[in-house]
Amino acid sequence: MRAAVQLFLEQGYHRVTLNEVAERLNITKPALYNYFRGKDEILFECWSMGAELVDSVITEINAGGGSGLAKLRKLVHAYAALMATDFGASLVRFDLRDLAERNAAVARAAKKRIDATFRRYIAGGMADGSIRRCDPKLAAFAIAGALNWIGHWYRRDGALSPTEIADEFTVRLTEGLATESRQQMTKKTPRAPRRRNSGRTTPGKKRTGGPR
Amino acid sequence: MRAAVQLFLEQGYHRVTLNEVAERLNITKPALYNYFRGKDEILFECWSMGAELVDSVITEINAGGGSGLAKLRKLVHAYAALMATDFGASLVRFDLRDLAERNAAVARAAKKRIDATFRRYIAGGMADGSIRRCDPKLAAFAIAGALNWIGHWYRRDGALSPTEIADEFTVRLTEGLATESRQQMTKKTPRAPRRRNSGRTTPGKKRTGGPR
DNA sequence: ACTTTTTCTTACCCATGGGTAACATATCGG
DNA sequence: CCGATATGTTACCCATGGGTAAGAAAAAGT
Repeated sequence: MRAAVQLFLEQGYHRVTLNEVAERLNITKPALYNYFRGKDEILFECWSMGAELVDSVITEINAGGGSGLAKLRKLVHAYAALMATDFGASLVRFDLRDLAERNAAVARAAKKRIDATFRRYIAGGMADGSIRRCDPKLAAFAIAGALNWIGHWYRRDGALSPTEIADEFTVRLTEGLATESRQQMTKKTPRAPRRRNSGRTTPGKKRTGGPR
Repeated sequence: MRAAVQLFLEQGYHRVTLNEVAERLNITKPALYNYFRGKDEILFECWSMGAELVDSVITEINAGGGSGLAKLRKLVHAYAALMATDFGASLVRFDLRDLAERNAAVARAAKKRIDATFRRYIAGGMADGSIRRCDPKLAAFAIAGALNWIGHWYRRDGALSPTEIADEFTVRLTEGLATESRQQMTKKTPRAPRRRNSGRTTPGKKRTGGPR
């Protein structure tokens, strides 16, 4: 999956052949079919990996406390950093229409959950007074849009480090929403908590979704 | 091109066959080759159409006056509205890697010009005092990202009208940057000036880029 | 050691779809 | 009215690449 996601990102799903994926692993195409039912399932598993990363971030933030604004900032920070990883970028660079309908439905649901989380934090912040009145739907779209776009322009060899991006975006995307002015915003940007891989690495799983 | 851009957007470039495009025009595939050199050139012309729309917006804003912030707001407003059109969305939904290298280079240059414009307005605003100190590069990325993302989520049959989106985004994306507080921000959002098609409609043009 | 299962290979199949050849029919300038 | 040009059509070509069949080679279980 690491080999596949790299190729998919750098060349685009449709231009990558299974032979190329196999070659990079020093095996041959049919060997791949021991692990995946088809090309589109590889794509789905890569996408899914990214989604799990986001989900674990959200779970962690939900577990902690803080105002709506604080939670939103944590989410923005972690999400921005995620967009600078392969599996994170796959979340926004892959076309869900390339998936089998069954998997596409799963992906749509995951997307919806993420979007709902942004809106919930914003609405929550408006309720607890940490965020100024605004339309949560459009505000979430604006923030998520800016974040998702990172997955399109970020280059590992570029001038900006993931941390710089995450730090700056955390400020830039929320300063317009905060009720209080902007004095201490930079004082204690919550350090991204050490990566807890949330358990599963799932090395030996296979045969993902029901009958094909 | 209208037929093609619609199909490309709704199904994705690789899933659209030239037969489908032709069928929608009540002609047959080979007839298309009277107007385009190949599938990828149709894609390029659609993309290009969107780029021209942006360029004409920029030209118009440059011609007018106003602070850096004012120009930025005009750009955000017009760009947001553009993202809700087919040719506008094609600007961010199409994969430039599907283009012939020659055309891809043109597209990359156009993208760069647009990005530079965002940065210039922001830097200009910092110089004339209308925009607070910040990193123009990252600020431009954040704003352009939020705007570009519109092209991915906007639905003609959705709850939000292009005007609502444009109005709201103009506020949301610039309120964090403004030096002055936010009182009269909503007073005179400059109405998007009547569409000046900037001349060329180029109905009979063919054979776009040099030798294939 | 031997079976059984997992992993992998070589050799194919074949639908798809971009692109072309050769030829027909409008359309138009003069 | 007629040659030239633009516009279409039918019939084909063929590279590509996902996917499968049949059977080796490793690994693992006992």
